[in-house]
Amino acid sequence: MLELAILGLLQEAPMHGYELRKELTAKLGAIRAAISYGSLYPTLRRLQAAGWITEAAETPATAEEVPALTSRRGRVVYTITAEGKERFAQLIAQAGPETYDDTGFGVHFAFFARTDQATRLRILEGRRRKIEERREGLRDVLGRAAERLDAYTLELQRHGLDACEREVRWLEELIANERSGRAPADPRTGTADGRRDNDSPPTPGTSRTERP
Amino acid sequence: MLELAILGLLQEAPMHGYELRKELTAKLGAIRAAISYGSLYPTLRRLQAAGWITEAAETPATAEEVPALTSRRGRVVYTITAEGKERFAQLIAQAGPETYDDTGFGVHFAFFARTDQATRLRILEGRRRKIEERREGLRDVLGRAAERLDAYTLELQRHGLDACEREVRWLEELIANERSGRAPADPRTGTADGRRDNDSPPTPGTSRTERP
DNA sequence: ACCGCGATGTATCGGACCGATACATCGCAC
DNA sequence: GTGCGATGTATCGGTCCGATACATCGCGGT
Repeated sequence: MLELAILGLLQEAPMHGYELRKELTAKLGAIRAAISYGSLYPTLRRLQAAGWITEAAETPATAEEVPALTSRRGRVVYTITAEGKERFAQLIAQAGPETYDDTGFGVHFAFFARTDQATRLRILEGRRRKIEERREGLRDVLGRAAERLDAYTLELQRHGLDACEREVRWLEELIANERSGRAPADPRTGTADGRRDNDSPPTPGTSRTERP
Repeated sequence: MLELAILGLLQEAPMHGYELRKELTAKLGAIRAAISYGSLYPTLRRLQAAGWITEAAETPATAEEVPALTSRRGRVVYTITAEGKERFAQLIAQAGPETYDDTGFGVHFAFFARTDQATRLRILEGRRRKIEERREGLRDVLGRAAERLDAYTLELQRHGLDACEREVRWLEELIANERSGRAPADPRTGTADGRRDNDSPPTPGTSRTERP
C-alpha cells in the first residue's frame, strides 16, 4: 500500500523523505494517522532496488561555488522512473482483495484522479460489497447473539453498523455519479473541468447531511 | 492489543484457539475484520510463557474409558490464571497513547463492562481529544490546501471529516451518560451497579439516530 | 553573544500483526 | 464411498509501527 502511495505522489513531483511523509499525511489523513519513517525509508530503499525510483543526493548546484561552507547535509531526493510509472499503473489497475479493506481502498481512492473510470467503478463496487458483508455480519451479531454480549459491546456494534450503512450510502452516491456522466477529474489535466463553481460541479455526492 | 482481548475473553470462559478467534471476531467485529491465526497462536504462546494463561490438551475425560477410538485430536484449551487476571486489570487501567487509536480504543471499549467508571471516563475523553485533533487536521487540509488536491482526495477528506464529527458526537453522548449517574437511559434495568456479573452492565446511550 | 528549542531531516531496530499456506479430522449430503 | 465445507492447530515471510538516535537550521529570549 505504501508502495502505491509513494509511486503516486512522486508522479506529481520529486521529493525527499520528510516532504514525502508530509504530503502522504495530507493526502491520506482521512484514513491513516501518519506514515512512520520505520516503514517509509525501508520502502523507499525497496523501490529503489526494484528500479521504480531513483535517489539522488541533493547537490547545492555548482558544487564548485560553495565548497564546504553551510555544507547542506543529506536531503536525498527521490524521483520516479518510467518503470515506476508503469508499476503504478499496474498496481492501480489490478485489484486484489486488499484493495477493498479500509487502508487499501483509501489509498486507491486517493489516486482516483489517475485512475480510469472503469477501474474506479470496479473498485467502488468491490468496496461496497465488502462493506455490505461487514454490515450483514454486524446485523447478525446484533440480532442473534445480542443477549450474549454486554451493553457496551452492543453499543460498539451499533456504532459500527451505523458507520457501515453510512459508507454504503456514500459509495452508492459515488457509483451513481461515476455511472451517469463523467466524474470529477483532476483540474490539472484539464479534462472535463474548466470552472468549478456552479457548472456541473465535480464534487461527488452531496453527503453533507446536516444535523437537525 | 491482542493480548488484552485474549485475556478479557478468557476471563469469561476457557477456550481453544478456533473458538477464541470466533468470539474475538464477534466481539470486535465492528473494529477489525478477523484476527489472523498468524497473530493468535504466537500471542497465545507468549501469554503462556509469561504465565498469564495455561494451556491444556483436551482430554476426553476418563482417558481410561475410550482409549484410542475416535482419538480426539489436538484441541488445546487455554485458561486464564490469577496472574493473567491481574495483568488484564493492569492493562485496562493504564492508558498509553495506543489506547486512543482506532483499534486500541475499540478493544478497550469492548471490555468496558469490566472497567471501572473513572477509567471509562478517562478513556472516552482521551479518545474524544484524539478524534478532535484528527478532525482539526482534516479541516485544515480542506481549508488551506484545498486547491492543491484533486476532487477525489477532497471528497475522501470530507467523508473522513464527517466520520470524525459523528464520532465526537457519539463520544459526547457516552461521556454525558457516564457522568450523570451510571445507568443511562435505555431499557429500565432497575439497579445500575448493584449486581456484578455479565448480566446487566450500565447500558450506554441511545445513539440510534434513525434515518428517514 | 549565547543558548535552547522546535522544525527539518535521515536512519535503524524490535515487535505486532497479517495473508498465504499446510495439514488433519469430522459430519453430512450426493 | 466420496467429496466438501466446517473445525482445528500451526508456521513463515513480509509489511508496518513506535521508539530511538543523531545532525542541522533559524528564531526568540536573556
